[in-house]
Amino acid sequence: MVDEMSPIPFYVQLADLLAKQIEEGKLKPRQPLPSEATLQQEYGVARGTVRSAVRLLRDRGLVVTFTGRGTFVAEKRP
Amino acid sequence: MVDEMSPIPFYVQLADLLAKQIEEGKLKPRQPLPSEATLQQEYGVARGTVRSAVRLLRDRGLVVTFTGRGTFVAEKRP
DNA sequence: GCGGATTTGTACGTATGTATG
DNA sequence: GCATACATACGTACAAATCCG
Repeated sequence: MVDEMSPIPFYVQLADLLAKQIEEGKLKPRQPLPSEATLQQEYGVARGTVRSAVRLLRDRGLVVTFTGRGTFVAEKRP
Repeated sequence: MVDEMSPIPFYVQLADLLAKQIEEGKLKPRQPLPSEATLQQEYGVARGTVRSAVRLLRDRGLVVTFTGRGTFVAEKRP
């Protein structure tokens, strides 16, 4: 769950949690992230918050998203 | 863009800009306005500012808004 | 090919918190 | 105190793309 008391926005906290899982290899390249609906339930936040978090990861190049398919861990860059 | 130096609030400036486009026929009856997100980017203001501007136009009867669909130029009144 | 389910995309409604003048 | 402006966060609704039986 995200920390209600932290001054850090939920969507930033969530992005950091997901980024950590990617960096630790718990989520591997080409592997799908949980769907927005799943993340929403798992972390107890609204869908918009999930989308903000994933947008951050996308901006950092950590994930790629396809409409109707999902969001996947990006390939490592050479 | 809105004028930073003007004493007129951003949202009033923006409402006037949009009203002018409607009156000049650049935006025609039943035609959708740009989304709040688009106006936000185009005019370099926050969403709340866009919403304040659109609320003014709605109060003047120039536009009608539908949740999840958008804001449209109102039909001419007989 | 079709219909339904899933997933992401877009759009608006509302509330709250912070900061500034 | 009040109005303006921005950011965050919740919700609803519907569209678009994809997947599967």
